[in-house]
Amino acid sequence: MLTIGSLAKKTGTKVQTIRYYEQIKLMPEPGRTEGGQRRYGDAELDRLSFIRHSRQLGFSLDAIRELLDLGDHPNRPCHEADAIARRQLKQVERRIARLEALRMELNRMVHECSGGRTADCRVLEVLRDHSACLTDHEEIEA
Amino acid sequence: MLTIGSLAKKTGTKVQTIRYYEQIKLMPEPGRTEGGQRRYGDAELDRLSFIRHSRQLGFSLDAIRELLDLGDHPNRPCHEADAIARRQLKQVERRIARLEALRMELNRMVHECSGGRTADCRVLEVLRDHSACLTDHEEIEA
DNA sequence: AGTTGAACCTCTAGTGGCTAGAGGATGTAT
DNA sequence: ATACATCCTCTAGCCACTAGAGGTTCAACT
Repeated sequence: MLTIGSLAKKTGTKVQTIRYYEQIKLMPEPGRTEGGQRRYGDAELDRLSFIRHSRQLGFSLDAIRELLDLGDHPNRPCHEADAIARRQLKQVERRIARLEALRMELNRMVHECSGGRTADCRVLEVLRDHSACLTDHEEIEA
Repeated sequence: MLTIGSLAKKTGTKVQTIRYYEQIKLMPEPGRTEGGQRRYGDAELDRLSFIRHSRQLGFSLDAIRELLDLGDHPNRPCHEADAIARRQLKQVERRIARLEALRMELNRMVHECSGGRTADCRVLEVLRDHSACLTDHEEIEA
């Protein structure tokens, strides 16, 4: 039986985060001691590890909820889990593409700066005038 | 003189966002009509464009505040603006590196899925077991 | 001058995914 | 019995907005 603190340590989660996951019903309500402290077993450890790892791979808590549901039905076909992962992959790829464009723009900006007065600063100039940019970078989201 | 709506349209900002920027003192309090409606001039248009463009390049509102301050002192040396931009570039590069690792992991996951039952789903298996991963991907932040 | 209706106003609350802190109770080791 | 680390609940805060309620103003048209 694990206290919330040792569960936190084992999974690399903060204590408050575990309580937060319980509050939003991503983690089940665990057993309690007579004094009211939470005690966890292996099932909870596995579930939290799954959640943490999914978070590290960038899945949203909603997506994780779906994935956990799917894991509870071992006989259903797995294309749903597959679809969620593919969706996540697409999103990651979109973000990378967008950040690459930003990287180029920032790089150019920084290298064109000659280090004079702010009045002539290339960095500020580019920020002032979008048309000095090579790429579009419309949406924010990154 | 521009209404808040036309300023919004010209800069690609939402009306509420402009009011929010005013509230956090990123935008100045504009003049008002007798009836109390906001009216904007060219200075505000320029300032908001600068803000929007900086946001598109991923700068935080705090960084933008600094950049705006710097722009107001044309005779100061520009290495501060330069440093802010370099910081931003570094952050973008870190995010790209992290997302690249995620991309590889997700790609592997998705391609190893054979489309059977969820019990044998490679996607769920990888999520369950971090040691099946090639990379570390410790922090979340992405 | 009166009427319509789009755009404006303020204020409050919600989003995601936590994080921090107050103020007090419990559990364990000595 | 005592110390004190860890636990408890509850509230509020973070970033950068976004949405909606409920009411007012502006500009155009008749």
